[in-house]
Amino acid sequence: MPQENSAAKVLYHLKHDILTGFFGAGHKLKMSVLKARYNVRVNPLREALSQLVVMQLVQVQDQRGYRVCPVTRVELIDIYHTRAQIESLCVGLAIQRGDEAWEADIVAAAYRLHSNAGLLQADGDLQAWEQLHQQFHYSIVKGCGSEELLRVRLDLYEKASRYRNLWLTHNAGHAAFDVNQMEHEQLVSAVLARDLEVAQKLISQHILVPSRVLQELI
Amino acid sequence: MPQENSAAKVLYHLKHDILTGFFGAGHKLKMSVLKARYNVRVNPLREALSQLVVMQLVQVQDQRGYRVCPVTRVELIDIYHTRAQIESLCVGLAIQRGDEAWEADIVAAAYRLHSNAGLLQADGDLQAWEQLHQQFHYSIVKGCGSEELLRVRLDLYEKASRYRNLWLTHNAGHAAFDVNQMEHEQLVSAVLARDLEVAQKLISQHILVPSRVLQELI
DNA sequence: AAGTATTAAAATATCGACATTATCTATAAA
DNA sequence: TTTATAGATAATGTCGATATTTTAATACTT
Repeated sequence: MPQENSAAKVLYHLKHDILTGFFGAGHKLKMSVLKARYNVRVNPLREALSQLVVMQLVQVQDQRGYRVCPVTRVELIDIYHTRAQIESLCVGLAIQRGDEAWEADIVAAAYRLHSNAGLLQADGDLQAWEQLHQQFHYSIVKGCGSEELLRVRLDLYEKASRYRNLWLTHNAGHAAFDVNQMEHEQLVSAVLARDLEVAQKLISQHILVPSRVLQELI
Repeated sequence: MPQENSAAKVLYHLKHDILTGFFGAGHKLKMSVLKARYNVRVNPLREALSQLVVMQLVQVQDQRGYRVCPVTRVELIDIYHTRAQIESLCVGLAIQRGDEAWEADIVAAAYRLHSNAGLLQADGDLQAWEQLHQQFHYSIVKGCGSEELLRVRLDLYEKASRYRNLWLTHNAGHAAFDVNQMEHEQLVSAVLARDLEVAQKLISQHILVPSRVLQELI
């Protein structure tokens, strides 16, 4: 992190704290607490919070400060369905446009993900696995060639983080991950075979299955 | 506007000033100028600017302040193509899910738009027309029933505003609008007939045609 | 005892000021 | 004439302080 201003640093840490649940849904974000935690004064804090409001991770009420956005079953369903649509769009375009380097990246990312399946054990580093998982899916969609679409996708991915973390911890060490792993292999096959229809069906299901499990948990 | 804080007020006006081109692409946003224009001090200003950074309308450079994001041909093409995809998605879902009230709203919005075609004359109020135009298209897509998808759509619509305004002024009083109007009638027919394939093709073209014209202007 | 009014405490939003950093201008050197 | 340097000017980012508003605690009334 080279010379960034305080607001940027706070944004990074506070966002992390919200996405990982340190500040849970609905939690009141008091200036006094945040000042102490991030060791900054009130103005950089307000800048970071303002940005999180735009990202829809934080709500603001005039004269009543900020609080973490609540999580709801309705939002969960909406986000995951929308992600399924958008990811499907990305995959479709990537299959049409991807070149050989794109294919090679996918194979490499799939290999890394597969090699580190051990992270999924009950005592494993789930966040480390999720990072590899995300890199694998990104290797596929980045072939779509649209910065705008990829940004929309990233925004939704981040917005889904709080829900996804529930799923990760709930499934740690369980068989649900085996199915998940199998879906990845199928997806790679369909994508490399440029089978648009199958690939889109697979990626859509891959996203929607966890959302069904999550609906039970909220 | 009921009791909002200063940052919210500044955000509203500054965003408007950027989208309408008062502060053009690449323009340096000096604190001294902004303070005078919006009659606020520096801190609420910085909060508003921080939010515009997240919206990708403003860039920030550490210790060098803020400037309006540049407009580029690459971004123009990307935004319009992405909008075509997203809008097509919305229209598809709306056709599957829309009810009778949805149909009625579309007919009403189409009527209002058609009735006010006079706004498109060389000396007409193009922004007023654009508002009716946008309301018409929104009446269709809101049937998709997904807040998340509609938000993605809105973000892209706003990001396209600076380009769209170029198109509007360029075409004022010209025949291009006649074609545009005809496309609306065709779209309404296809949507009400629940003809998914035709409706998606039409909306996609409706968005992409202006982008081709715009590429000549940038 | 329940609800309302009053007061005290805490939190928020904004300000004016200042230290730091960047930009501009004028001058000197190549 | 161009390039480099130094000083002056201006802009940015952060702070501490304060007015205002909300929240909590307490007392009062019915």
